[in-house]
Amino acid sequence: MNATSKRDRILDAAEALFAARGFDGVTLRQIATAANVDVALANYHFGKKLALFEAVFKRRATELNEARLLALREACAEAAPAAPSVEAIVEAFLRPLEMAQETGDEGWANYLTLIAYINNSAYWGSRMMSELFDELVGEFIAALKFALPHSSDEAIYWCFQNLSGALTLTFARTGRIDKLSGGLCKSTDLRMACDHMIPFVVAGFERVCNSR
Amino acid sequence: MNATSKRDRILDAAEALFAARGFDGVTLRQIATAANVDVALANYHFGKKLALFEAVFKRRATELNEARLLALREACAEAAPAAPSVEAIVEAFLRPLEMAQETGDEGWANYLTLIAYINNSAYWGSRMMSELFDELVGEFIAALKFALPHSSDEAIYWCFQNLSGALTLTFARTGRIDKLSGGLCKSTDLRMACDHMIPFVVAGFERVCNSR
DNA sequence: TTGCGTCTTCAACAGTTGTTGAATACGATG
DNA sequence: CATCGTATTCAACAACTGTTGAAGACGCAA
Repeated sequence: MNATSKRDRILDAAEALFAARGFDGVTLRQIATAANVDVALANYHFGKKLALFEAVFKRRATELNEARLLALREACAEAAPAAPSVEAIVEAFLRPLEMAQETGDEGWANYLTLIAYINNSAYWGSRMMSELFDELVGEFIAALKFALPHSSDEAIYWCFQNLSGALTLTFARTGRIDKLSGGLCKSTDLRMACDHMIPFVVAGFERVCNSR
Repeated sequence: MNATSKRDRILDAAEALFAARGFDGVTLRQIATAANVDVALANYHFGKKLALFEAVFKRRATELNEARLLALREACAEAAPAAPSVEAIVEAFLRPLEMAQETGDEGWANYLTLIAYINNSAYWGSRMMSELFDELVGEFIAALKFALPHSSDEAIYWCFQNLSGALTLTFARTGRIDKLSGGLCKSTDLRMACDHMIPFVVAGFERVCNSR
C-alpha cells in the first residue's frame, strides 16, 4: 500500500512519533508498528535508538538550510553594496518554511514540530541544534549586525532568541491558540503565523536594536 | 540534612527532573533517589506518575497567576478609565517572573523550565496549559484588546502567541544563546531576557495591531 | 543451478519500568 | 500502657524496554 522503502517508512514513522511524544515518549515497537515493519529492522538500518533519532533530525536539515541560505544570499545581493533590510533578512529566515508546508507533505510539518521539541528542550537543545544549525544562524546574525550597525551585539542575540522562540512555539502546533481564539486562529496555518510573525519580529528588532 | 518533609522533597526532585528530561525521560526511581526517599512513597502521596506530574505543575501555578493578575489589575487601575498601555500589560505579564527568580529559589527556575516543556509540547501543550492558565490569559487578552481598539482579534492572538513563544524559549534555558553569543548572553539571566523581550514584544504588538 | 551480499524476520535476552500489598515504624490520643 | 491513623519501607509482580544473534528470504551475478 505504500510505495516507499521500509527504511524510509521507519524514518517517516519515527519523525511523526518523536515529534508528537519526544524521544523518551516513543518506543521502537510503536515506530515499527506505525511503519508496518519488524522491530529489529530499525536496529539494522540505524543502530541504536539515539542514532535513529539523530538520523531523523538530520534528514531534512540540509535541504532546509540550503533554502534559507539561498534566500539570505539573494536578499543580500539585491541590496548590495548596502545592507539588506531587517525585513528581508527575517523573510529569508521564515519564508522557506512555508514552502516546506505548501508541498502538502505532512512529513515536513512533523519535522518542524520535531525541531520545536529539540530546540525547546533543556536536554537536547544545545546538544543537537548547534551541530546542524549554528553555522546557518551565524550567517543570519552577521547579516542582522550589518543591517543594524548601531546595535550592540547583545541586543541582537536577545532579539534573535525572541524570534527563535516565537518560531519554535508555532512549529510545535500545540493547538493552544486554536482554543484561546475560539477557532479564529489555527496553529496548523503556518502561512498565517508567518504573516503575523514577520512584521512583529521586524518591529521588535528595529526598536530594540536602534536605541543603543 | 534537609528540613523539608519527604513529600515536599519528592515534589522538588520531580520538578527539577521533569523540567530537565520531560515526563517520559524520568523514572520514579530517579525521583526517589534524588529526593532520598523510597520508591513507593511517591505512589503513596500522589498516586500514579501522571498525578505526580500534575501535582508538580499545579503547585506553583496559583501563586504565579495571582501575582500576574495583581500586576494587571494595578496597571488597569492606574490608567482607568483609559486603557493601559501595551507596555504596562506586557510588564504585568512578565515582571512577576523575575521576582520568582530573584528569590534565589532554584525551584522556581525549574518550574518555569517545566512550563516551557509543557507549553511547547505537542502532546501536553493544550492538554495541561488550558486548565491552569487560560483564565489568566483571557484577562490579558481582554486588556490588550482594550489597549489596541483598532486591531482585529486575529492579530492580537497571533501576537500573543509570539510573546508566549519568546517567553517559553527563555524559560527553557537551553543554553543555546550562550553558545551563539560566545558567552555574551546567559540563558539563565531572566532579568536581562525580560529587559530585551518587553520592548521587543511591545513594538511587535503596536505595529501589527495598529495597521488593520 | 550455485553462490553471495543485502534486507528482513523471528525468538529471546537481561534489565528496567510503574505499581501494588503486606509489613513496619512513628506519633499523637485515649 | 494500648490504640489508631498516618507515614514509610520492603519485596515483589507482570509488563515492557532496547538490543542482539541466528535464521530465513530476496535479488542479482556467475
